[in-house]
Formats: sequence, structure tokens, C-alpha cells
Amino acid sequence: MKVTIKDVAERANVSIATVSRVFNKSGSVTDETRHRVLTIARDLRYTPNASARSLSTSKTDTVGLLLPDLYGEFFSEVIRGADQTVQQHHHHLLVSSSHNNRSEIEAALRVMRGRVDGLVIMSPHIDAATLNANLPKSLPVVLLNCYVRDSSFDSLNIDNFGGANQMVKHLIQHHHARIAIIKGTEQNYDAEERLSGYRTAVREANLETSPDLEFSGDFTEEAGFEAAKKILHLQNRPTAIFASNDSMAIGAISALRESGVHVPEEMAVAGFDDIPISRFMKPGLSSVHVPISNLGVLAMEHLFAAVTEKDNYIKKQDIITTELVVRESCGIHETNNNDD
Amino acid sequence: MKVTIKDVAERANVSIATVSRVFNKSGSVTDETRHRVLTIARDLRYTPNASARSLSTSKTDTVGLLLPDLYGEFFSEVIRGADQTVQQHHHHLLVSSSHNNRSEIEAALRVMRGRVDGLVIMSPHIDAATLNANLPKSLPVVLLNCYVRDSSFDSLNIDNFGGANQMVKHLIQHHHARIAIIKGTEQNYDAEERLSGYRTAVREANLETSPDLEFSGDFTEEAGFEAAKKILHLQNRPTAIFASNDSMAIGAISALRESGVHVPEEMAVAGFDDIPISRFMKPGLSSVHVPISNLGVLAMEHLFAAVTEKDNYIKKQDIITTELVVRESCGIHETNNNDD
DNA sequence: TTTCGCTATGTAAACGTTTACATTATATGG
DNA sequence: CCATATAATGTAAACGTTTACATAGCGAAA
Repeated sequence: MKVTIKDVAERANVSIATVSRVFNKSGSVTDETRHRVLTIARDLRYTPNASARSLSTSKTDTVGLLLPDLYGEFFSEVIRGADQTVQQHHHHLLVSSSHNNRSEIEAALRVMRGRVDGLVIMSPHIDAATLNANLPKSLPVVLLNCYVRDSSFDSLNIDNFGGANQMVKHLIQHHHARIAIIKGTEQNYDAEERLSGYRTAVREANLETSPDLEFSGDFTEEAGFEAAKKILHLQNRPTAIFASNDSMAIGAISALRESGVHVPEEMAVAGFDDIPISRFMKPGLSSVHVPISNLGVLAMEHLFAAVTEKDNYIKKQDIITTELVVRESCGIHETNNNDD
Repeated sequence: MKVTIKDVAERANVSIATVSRVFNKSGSVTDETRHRVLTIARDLRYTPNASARSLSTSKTDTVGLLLPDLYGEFFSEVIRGADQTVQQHHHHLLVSSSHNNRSEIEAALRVMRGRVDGLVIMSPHIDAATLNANLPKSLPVVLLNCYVRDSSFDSLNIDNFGGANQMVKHLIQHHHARIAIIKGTEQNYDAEERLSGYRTAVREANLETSPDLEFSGDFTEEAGFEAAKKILHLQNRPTAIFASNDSMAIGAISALRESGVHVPEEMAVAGFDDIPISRFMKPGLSSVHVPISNLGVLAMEHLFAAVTEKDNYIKKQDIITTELVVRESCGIHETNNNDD
């Protein structure tokens, strides 16, 4: 039923070694032989057995991508960038998600081990110890947006603090004095850094920073919706809301609208991530632009560099800079039409 | 460096067969031996080598998911559903996308071959012949939204025709007499069926069906944006737009707004898919609800059924029914607040 | 006691490659 | 024409498992 290298070899009157050489373009083979082997292989529909090859070479031609979650456009963009890069390098992509607690992450790590030549890990709650304990040191790893400050790992981090800080400063400059924040998931590194960027901006402007202005959330539209409802019930209502990501900002705008509060006139709203849909919202959502699909591309490119150069690869810790994108939702849109 | 079954066997004073039995819960092993082996394995951080195991058993514990594309929330939802199901079945998920022409698909199919125990294929432009030519018949396959009417394949199809038809009928019932459509990608099966549902509804109502009311698109927000701009230039402007998916509807609404045309008062808009963000748009986007992440779940469940039952598995061709979701964008929203 | 059957374990062959090394044939230089 | 380098091919071991089959031990039935 299934055709192996042996079948091809027999039909072509050569040894399996020669067939192998033809398929790997290694060693030397006459043009004539090569051609004969190739023709027969095609006729027989021969494909080298990936497992056997992996067993023999200890390479899998596969890389893994570990994601915390899979909700929303953010992750789909990351996957898109990753997939694209992986294909360019003629590799395959093993995706695994929904690892919200430590034991799930550990299980996922162990399971990847041996199946992949490298691993991109995006997990806002993981630590260096867990990584070291569950991964062979020989496996190249790139950490994407993980709170692991350890130079023994390659990492890529969004400038969460800077982006949030810049956005809030922008709001302050335009005379917003009471700014609420809808926070991200508890214990999530991104969430913490964005919160910190917000607080710093507020404090440095000598404005009120108070727990009353900080609302919890979990990066979903629903959370943004709920938080906005609460914000509207504040006795001393703020004039602006900074949501820790776009999905929550969108949820918040939806809630405001439902309550008849005009955005941005009565309440300015800003988000973070600049997911593609943001510019198609009404009003256009002001946000902190993160090159999302680039994140996937960059992470994979780091990874392949590590895989290829192996020993003499020097680990890098890169920060991805963000960019302020001012649209209508924050009420300070200079109508210079650079928005499409 | 790397620890194999042999190392564990030696340390535990048993043969490798026994270790294998312990790890596979096959054959019989004393409780005492099992415990000893397990302890030593843990100490040594032993993980069975996946390639060797696959080579020996011809199973990979991996299933593949072939996607045409990776843009937007639709695919991310499909992946989410698929990933979830795959994990439940203790398998791994190999994702591959961006297969827009036949040779790319063929390459992807060939490459999956041998690496996966089963395959879910979502490709609106593939035919039975290509599938048969590039896949061993022993490989379980589930076609998701493919235009392959062949009972030798398991398939899952969205009721594109019915959904579109229903939506357009709804618009007609509410006195829209000129309805434009923004079509999906050329030669795409979904696109064709939705178009066909639209045409049938229009024709059956004895309304004008004309090429002038059919605008091309490719399922992206940009396409919707452009198409809407064109629609506005029509001498005899329609009163409603049916976009072949939500992303284009969102793009269209954005364009209408930019031109100062009120939705739904001056122009009703409806989409297809009901991606999560639709309900958070302003106005809420009327759409044809497709249980998107369920699609991933169902496809994978079919696949695992096929993988498990193997020979006596009976192939099914299922149609996923859609549901009309009327929100504000089509102007016919009964305010019964069942929207949140 | 012998025999049977069961449980626990071991032995070794397969799975389909890659690759170091061995072999042969062929051209090159002296 | 021989020695030798080089190119083309073959041989066989290794990669780390699973698993059919063989074996040993032991209690129970006869």
C-alpha cells in the first residue's frame, strides 16, 4: 500500500542510499540516475516518511506557536504573520492555545518537546524557571510578550508602558483631567505595564490617580461593555476612558452609545493594539498601534535565526515600539485625512 | 544528553519493552514495577520520542487544518473551535494557510501527508480530483465549506444559499425594492452561493436583478469600502446593500458614513457570518449568523470520528443552518432588546 | 505430582530514513 | 601504463520506539 524509499530504489535499480541522496540533494548522483529516480518516484507517488526522517536526523521541520488564547483579531493576526514566515522557511506550524494556568502551560511545553525544532511562546504568565524545567536547553525559544527578564532567553516585547503612557499623555494634553482606565486581565504582564503607563502619565501631570478610576477587565468586548456601564454611574464622571485594548474599547463605546452618551463629545475613548477593525469603527477608534502581524513575523524570524545559527547565535531582547494613532473616538482628531 | 527509553530501562532494571508498556498502559506490569519506572522517568525527565513512536505505529497524534486565508475574525474563530476539540482528543494541531491557487494547495496537501492522522480542509476552490490525486485514500478528511459534491468525502457546508436568500427576502419584505450586493471573491464557492441566494430572492419577488446592482469584492473591509463608494455613485441609488460577509459590510458602512449617508435611514446594510464584533458595531450589524467556532468543533469531531472508527465509519454530508440576526443596520430592528 | 493457564517480563524484529564508510569505475598526471 | 585522486554508488548501522513472540514463574486443577 504505502510506498517507501525501498520501492523506489528497486524500481530504479539503485540502492536506497542513492534515492536518499537524490531527495536530499546531498552527495553526488549522475544526472541520468537522478532523473530516473525522480521519474519513478513521481509515478509511484512517493513521499519520504516524515517520522523516519525526523528520527534519523533529529529535525522535524516544524516549529511551535504557543498562545494564551485565541479570541479576537489580535491572535489571528499573530498567527497569520507566523504562518507566513514559517512557510517561507519551508517549515510547518504547530499551534496550541488556551493555556491559562501553569500546569496547562507545562503540559503544552512538554508535549511540544521533540515535535518541534523551535518554539515561539506567547504567554503573559510564565516564568524562567518553568521554562527551564520543561524545555531542553538545546531547543531554540523566542518569548513573545512574556514577562521574563532573563537574558538567557530571546524575547520580543511590545512597549506596553510607553504606548499607554503616550496615549494618556495625549489625552491630558488635550485637557482631559479625569481619565478612567479599563484594565486588562489580572496578573497579565501586558495589562500591568499598560496600567503602569497610565498611572505614570496621570501622576506626572499632577492629576488624580485613584482606584475609583481604575476598572477591571479581561480584554474582551463584554468586559469593556460592563466597565463602561460602571463608569457612567460614577458621581464625578470622567471625560475620557483609556481601555487596555481595542476589544474593550469597542465594548465600552457600545455601552456608552446604548446609554445615549456621545463619543467623543461627552466621553473620549481610546484603545490599545490598533486591530484592523479599529479604523472601520464609528467613530474611528483612537489607539496605540502595535504591528501585530509583524509580531508573528519577527518572532519567527528570530526563531529561525536561532535554529539556523545554533551555537553562535546571540540572544536578543527586543522591544517593539508602538505608535499613537489618533482617530475620532478620542475627540482630538486633526482632520488631515491621513487615516485612509 | 537526550534521554531515551533505554536509559530509563537500565536505571529501572527492566527491559525497554516494560518501560514502553508502562507508558502505553498496554500489556501487564506490576504496580511496583510501574511505579519504579515512572519515578525514574520523571527524575530523568524522559519524554518518549514522538518521531520514533510515529514511525513504529504510523500514528502522529496530529491533525491538520488547511485554511485558504487567515484574515479577520472568521478564521481565528474556526481555529479556536478546532484547537479546543483537538486538545480534548489529546492531539496536536498543524495549521497551514494561504493557499489561493491550485498548486499551492497541492503542495500543502502533499506536505501534510504523513504528518497527520487526519485533515480538515477549508478551501473554497478545490475539486475532488485534486484531493484524490494528492492524498492517500486511507487518510481521513473532512471538507469544510468546499464545493465538492462527492459522497466519498465527509463534508460540512454552511447554508450559504439559504442564509443569503433569507436575509434578502427579509429586506424585500420590508419594502426595499432596489438592493445591491457586494460579492465575495471570484470563483469562491461561498461567494457564488450567497450571490445565488440573493439573486433568487430578488427574482422571486419580481424585482430588478441587474449586473449594475452587483459589485465585486473579496471579503475584506477595503473591498466593502470601495464597493460602497461605487454604489453611491449609481444614478438610481439602491436603498439597501447586502454584503457577502461582515467585514465588507463594515467597510461599506464606514464608506457610507464618510460620505454622510446615514445607516440605516438612507441606506440599509446587512452582512453575513455574524462575526463577534458585529454586535458591537454602531449601528449593530444585521447579519446571517453562522456558528463559526462551532464549525471548527464540528469539523474536528467528524474527523476524530472518522479517525477512530476507521473502516466502519459512514461518511456524512452535513449542512450547517444559519440564522437571521436582525440588528439596527438594516433598519428593521424591532426594539425588543434581545440583542444583549 | 503433573499439567495447564495466567501474569509479568524479556528478546528481537520491524518501522523508513540518513549517513559514515567501503567499494568500484573513471579520469588525470607523471 | 601505473598510481592516484575523484565521482558514483552500495552496505550497513543507527535513530527510539512498539509489539509479536518467547520464556519464566507460579498458583490451581486434576
